[in-house]
Amino acid sequence: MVLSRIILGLLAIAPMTGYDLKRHFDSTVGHFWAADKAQIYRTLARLVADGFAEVEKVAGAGAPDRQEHRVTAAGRAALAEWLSSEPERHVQRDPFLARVFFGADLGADGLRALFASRREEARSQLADFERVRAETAAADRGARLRLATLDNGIAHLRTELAWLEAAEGEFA
Amino acid sequence: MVLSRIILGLLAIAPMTGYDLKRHFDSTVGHFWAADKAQIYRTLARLVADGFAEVEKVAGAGAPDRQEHRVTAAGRAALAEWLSSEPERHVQRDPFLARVFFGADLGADGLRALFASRREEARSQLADFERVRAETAAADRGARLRLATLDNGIAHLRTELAWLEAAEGEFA
DNA sequence: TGCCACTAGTAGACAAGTCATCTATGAGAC
DNA sequence: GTCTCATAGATGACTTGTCTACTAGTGGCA
Repeated sequence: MVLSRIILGLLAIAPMTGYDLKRHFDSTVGHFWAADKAQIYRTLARLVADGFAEVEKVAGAGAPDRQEHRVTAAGRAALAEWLSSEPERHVQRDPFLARVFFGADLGADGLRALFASRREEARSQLADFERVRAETAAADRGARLRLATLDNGIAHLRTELAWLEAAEGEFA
Repeated sequence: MVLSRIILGLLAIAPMTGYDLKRHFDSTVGHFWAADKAQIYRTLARLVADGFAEVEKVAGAGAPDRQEHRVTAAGRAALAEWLSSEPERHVQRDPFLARVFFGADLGADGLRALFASRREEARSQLADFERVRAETAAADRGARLRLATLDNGIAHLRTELAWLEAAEGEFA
């Protein structure tokens, strides 16, 4: 559901192919909702089947044909309905914490390695967020809201890094 | 994979029934890895099929029979192997942020409601974390590590609440 | 006596997500 | 000239996760 509505929302900003969507996810929305290629294509197919999106085959000049998807009126209505519906509960699902939970079985070395890998991950994510944030213009209200979601990510990553340092000091 | 290893890890602390596991998840591990009842039972069945756990039927004195699951040696080995393997990547999947991303379509009122519901959710989660944290004794290294995962949750919730206030001030 | 909540487990359908592999084409590298 | 990379799209098999609805016993309460 959420993925299909995100895709609908992105298509409402601009018509796109599955391939475009994948790139878009990886560079922006993917920070809080990743999407697999296979799933994007399947979801697009279902959106079309449900009448929420239309396809337009654009003959590629040499390159493979593009299938541009655009939202229909019904799609916009579905998006609006979802946006105003009760938000889904956010379920944390963090494999790193799952490992820390059993960290005692891991020994000091294992924990150190675990913390180190997470720290690297968080650092590179933080750099990525900050780069994207710097590149994004606060043109209108929509863009400022999207910037806010990036700020949220940045705040959480900083928190995470601070916690990691404290935890490493204590346990590794 | 992660769920099955978490279950293995919990069973390694103490033998349990599926029902016990469900309660355990909801009150502790569930903060960073929720589990559905149906899934717990299925995963337990697979662990048994794979030889990683054993079942012992305990005739309930009046009450329904319990199926106590305990880890086998192979299970402990599988757990150790998982713990020392490359950690899974942490994929954020936050429906709230997905909604904020399209917040411009939502209007100020919709955004206000969205932020308010998240704030309530975060507040009650924070209270829950702090309660559990206060109730948990820092008996040994394992317990201190589990406390650390709670501290991580608390830190993130505080960050979230601060961000929410800032974002609400700006947009709603 | 009937109803409800709790404990304990099971079944089935379905939605969502992952992983690997496949077909094409064009551009540029070697 | 072949090879790799990026573009564009798709499928099959599989695992995970969610939702609903059961069976069945115990104890409390009104």
